[in-house]
Amino acid sequence: MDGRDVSAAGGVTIYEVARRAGVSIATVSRALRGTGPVAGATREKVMRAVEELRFTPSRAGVSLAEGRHAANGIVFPNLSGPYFAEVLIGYEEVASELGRSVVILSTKGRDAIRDLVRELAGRVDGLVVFGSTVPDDVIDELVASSLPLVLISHAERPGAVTLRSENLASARALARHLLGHGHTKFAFLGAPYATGDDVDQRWQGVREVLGDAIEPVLTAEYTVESGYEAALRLLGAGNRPEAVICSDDEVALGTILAAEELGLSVPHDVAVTGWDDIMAARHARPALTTVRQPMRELGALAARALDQLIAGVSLEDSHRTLATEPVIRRSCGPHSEEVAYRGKVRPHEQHPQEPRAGESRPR
Amino acid sequence: MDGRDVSAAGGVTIYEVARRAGVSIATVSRALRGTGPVAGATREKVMRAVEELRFTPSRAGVSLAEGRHAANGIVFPNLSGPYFAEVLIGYEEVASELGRSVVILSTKGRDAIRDLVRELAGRVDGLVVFGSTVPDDVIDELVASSLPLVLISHAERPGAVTLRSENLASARALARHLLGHGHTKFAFLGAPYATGDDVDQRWQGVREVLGDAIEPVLTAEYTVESGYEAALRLLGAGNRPEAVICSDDEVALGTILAAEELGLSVPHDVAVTGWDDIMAARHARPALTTVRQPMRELGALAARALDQLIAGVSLEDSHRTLATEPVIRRSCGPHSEEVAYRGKVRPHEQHPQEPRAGESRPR
DNA sequence: CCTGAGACTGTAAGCGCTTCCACTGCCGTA
DNA sequence: TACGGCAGTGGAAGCGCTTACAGTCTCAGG
Repeated sequence: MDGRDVSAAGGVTIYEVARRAGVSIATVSRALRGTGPVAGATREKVMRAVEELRFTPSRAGVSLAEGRHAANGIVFPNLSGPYFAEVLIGYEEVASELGRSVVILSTKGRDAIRDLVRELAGRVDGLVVFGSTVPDDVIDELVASSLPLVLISHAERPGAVTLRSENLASARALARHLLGHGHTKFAFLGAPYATGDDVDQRWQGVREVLGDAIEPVLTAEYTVESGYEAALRLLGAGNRPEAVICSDDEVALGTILAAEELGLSVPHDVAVTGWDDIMAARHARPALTTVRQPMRELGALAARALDQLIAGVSLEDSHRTLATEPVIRRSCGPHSEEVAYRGKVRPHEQHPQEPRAGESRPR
Repeated sequence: MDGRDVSAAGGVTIYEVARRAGVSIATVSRALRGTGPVAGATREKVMRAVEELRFTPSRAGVSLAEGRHAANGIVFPNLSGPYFAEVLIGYEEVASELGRSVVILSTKGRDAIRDLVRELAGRVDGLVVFGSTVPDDVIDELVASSLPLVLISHAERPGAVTLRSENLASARALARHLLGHGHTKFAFLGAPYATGDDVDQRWQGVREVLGDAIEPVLTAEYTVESGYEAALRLLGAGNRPEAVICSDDEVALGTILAAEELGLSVPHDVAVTGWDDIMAARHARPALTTVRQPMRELGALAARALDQLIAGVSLEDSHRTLATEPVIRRSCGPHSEEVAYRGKVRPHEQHPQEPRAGESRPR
């Protein structure tokens, strides 16, 4: 009842609780956090005061005193497609379970990325960053500040943990599957890609198997719209490919739309494949052949890895690759026994210089 | 060079900068924030020291001193479907633009919601909460603590700003459109719904027009899976409806899947409609008739409203409804001129006791 | 030459909390 | 009966920053 901040927004402090309970703030703190001994009766009094005052410790105060934020950050390019949202789901779930809040940052269309990332870095205990959402020198800076850092789908990097889904082996498997359908002329739709990111690896994988039979084609972004426009040009021109391997499902969906628009039948006139196995892939017409990747698990693992780093466990320079799984549906060509589903591709099948690579190269 | 936290994680403080620049911490602060006068030369020195030390003010310190977090929270049930993700996109974009970080919290599958929300509330300056993600008494508590609060798709509530998309009028329009197709027996697939939330309003709207010709059917959740299962039962039984109005696109997608499974043709044997116009709606077979709602705008407006509340602008008890737009595609029945697209439904057409309501009631 | 107004800058008091340290009783043991 | 040990508690020093408030100088006006 002495003025100042009585009942102001979130205004009750530990001092008021202490006064009400007739103890010192140290005791209130101990009672609440369970650190140090507190007599049963005292604890009772404190708890009652806390209840009555609806006291919640000020996060800023706690953070400052503890020297930690109990929060994690995550930086992604955007949340438009299902991919990042799914990873985020897995991430948030685990982080929350571990008692950490999640602060998000989307870089899409931002110019002051450096400042935004710094600001974010300042309010979390660790950060997850996707592929090429942040300039490399900013990453350097983060690493230099020894902020716990997990990179998803980013080239391996000393000082940071990296995590990704398998791409190379499944790309090869997908390419072989398409060869099995008898296609001979391919296009890879979905650049631009940055060295070492997922799309780059997918391209490397199919390229290894298909050699000169496949050609890369740019899209502005990884969206249905971009895929549609690029595919319209690609398929509208003469000498069109028999199969279009797309960098992700959204581009593939756009490609199917474009084919439809041009009066081409998928997969009869042109086969189309995607990547990720997003929800819409199942509902597309025809249903989309794609490569399923464990998006939520990716997020969950990132959260756990980060938690360990923050706890001081040194798994720096640890790099992990999760298994993916080709999902064969109608869009890649008529089914037959011999080209059936090939099962899960495990990371250990992934060998950059796999000797078999050249064998099945066409022509 | 005096030990303690030299080059520790994010460890450089304003004191080190001050020492390096040969000034007091007050001056460093003023130079950095632009509050108070600082001589040009001094500013230079400070900036140089800041650069060299890669100093970023400790967020906790700033928050504590300023008494604010420069962060907003948002509570949603999950991020599985495109709906919440889209709203989040709009929200994050604006919040970030306004210099506020975004802390997220998903309540899906959580039991300690109350604690999680409290914890979240403690680290932000304001909160956006979706419909029925949080128990009402927790909302009460937030309101009581006078934390700036924006509720999306929640029944109006004194002490908080609410924001939603129009449902009633568009539900009526959709129902009339379906009547125009000649359907006479309907089902509304997608309960459970809480009083005052979006689905409840949609149900009220179609019910007004269709009266006893429509029957509500429960689903466990608003997901493709749930929709599929519920639709399988609904359409598999005798006496099946001619048209199924679904609470959202995902349930509708599941319904289409179920129809296919049962050998029923959509829309010939059964018409299906959704709500939201998510990406997959366009790619479904047949393409899904639905009601488009401005999801990103919803998020953006929430962010702005919250910012105003935080700034002290009193728009308490302000309630806003955004226009929606029916999108007629193939899934609701064969097209003909007279049942064509009816244009945008503006909020002012929405009158709970609209007199026309009864007129078109069937039978 | 004196004086008042600024322009700059430093000192120090918090912001709300955690936690080290010291202090008080009490109990069991020597 | 004296004493070490320990449960229970309060005092007070920070954590890193912002911001009155109060100095110090410089300079124009009188």
